[in-house]
Amino acid sequence: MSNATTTTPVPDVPRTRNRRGEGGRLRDDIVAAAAGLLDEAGDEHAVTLRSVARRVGVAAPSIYRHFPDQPSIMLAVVRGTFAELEAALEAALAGAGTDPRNRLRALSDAYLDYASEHPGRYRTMFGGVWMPDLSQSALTENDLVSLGGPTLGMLTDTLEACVAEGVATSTDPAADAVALWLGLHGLAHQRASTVSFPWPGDIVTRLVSGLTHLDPA
Amino acid sequence: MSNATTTTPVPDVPRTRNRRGEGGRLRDDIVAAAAGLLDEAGDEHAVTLRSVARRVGVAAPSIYRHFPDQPSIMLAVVRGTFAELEAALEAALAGAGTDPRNRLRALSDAYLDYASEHPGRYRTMFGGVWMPDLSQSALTENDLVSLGGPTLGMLTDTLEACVAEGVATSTDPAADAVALWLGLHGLAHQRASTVSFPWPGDIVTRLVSGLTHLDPA
DNA sequence: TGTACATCAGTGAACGCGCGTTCACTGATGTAC
DNA sequence: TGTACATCAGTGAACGCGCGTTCACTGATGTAC
Repeated sequence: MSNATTTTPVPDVPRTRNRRGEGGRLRDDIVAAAAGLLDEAGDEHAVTLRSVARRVGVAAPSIYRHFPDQPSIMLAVVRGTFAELEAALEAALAGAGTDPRNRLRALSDAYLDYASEHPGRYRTMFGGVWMPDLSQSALTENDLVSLGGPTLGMLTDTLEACVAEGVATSTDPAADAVALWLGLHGLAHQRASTVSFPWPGDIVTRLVSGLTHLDPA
Repeated sequence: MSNATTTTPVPDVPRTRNRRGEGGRLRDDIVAAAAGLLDEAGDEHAVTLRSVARRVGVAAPSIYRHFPDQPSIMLAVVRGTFAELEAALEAALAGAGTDPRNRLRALSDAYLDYASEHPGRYRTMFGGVWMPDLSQSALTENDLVSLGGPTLGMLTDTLEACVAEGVATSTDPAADAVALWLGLHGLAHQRASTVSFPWPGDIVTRLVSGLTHLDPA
């Protein structure tokens, strides 16, 4: 009994190899395994090339068929997580009806929900520690900023709609959307880092209405 | 020339041993070295027991005279950094005159300044990754929350002064102080993680006045 | 004032571990003739 | 329809490294008598 891998919920079953032409599936499995490790451990140094390989059920060198090195795995996870967050926000907007005040609130709630459902990945997306040397990486600083672009865009659009319908008095929706995002990020990040804190019950309302000059409902 | 320690700005000079009874000095040097590594690397996994020992100029096992294990070093750094931040905020208030609006702004600026001067330590204080297993540690979740207590207290007091003098219309200064802290934290953290981002120039004003219902000056 | 001794601050060598990465390989599967 | 072969997906063993931690130690310094 000496092969105990301390704590891995998934039983590390050896997988059946992919058929010819379908080798690319392993790539997706690798990214999913890394994301899973991050969500469970909440700590990116639990995500090593070898721990990912173990979880996928594959020998460590097999990773190199799909990623040039270990930081590239994290990079793929981060890109995927940004896409997933974006999809969650779009889904929330799609189900939020037409009242712009509701839509803004639904967007904010969806953002916070996504962060609390995936605290490890949320911290990693914005924590920056996973970043390889920017000089060596194909990812520029601009790319990093623009990964969050769609999220900010949705906030801006929704806030503009509030202004257009006269329920918010923001005179610069783009700037106020940035401010709102900062407030949401502060809350999301702190919740993802500290389990308990005596938040005021209406903290989200406070952030949203204060930062966007929303009229009381 | 094979003893190259990749990148250590401090030349790792062997130190002269402390005199008898002054062994406690090494403890302070260890914490300072760990803080220095964190500030320079910006990344807590650069702070290992051995890298700290190298930087202090001491053999690795010497650390154990002062800390039971490696996470305890990080814990000491975090405690010290909270104290340093608190002192910086108090100094800012002391030099800010009596106008409560100025005092609130000075406090906010000092907070943001401290974070941008020590991005690595700031991220570590609030990032939570340094935390040892909470079950094994002497530090409880409550301790962690209360480390930030004085900061929040200063924000609350200063905001209450604004309300008392009629320059802010907050009806719940304690809750709004939390909201303001979240906004400041969101900005501080994001600045500590991403080098450049096209922030609106008046982002701090936007956060402070929006979240505290401050009257325009 | 001199000396034996306890204490203190710190050391050097060694350990086992998990890591990222390399190398030459294996064996199944689709394809060309 | 059968077979040789190229390609593809993945492996097993090994490497050197830095890490945290342990152990028995050394040598300077203060203290008791």
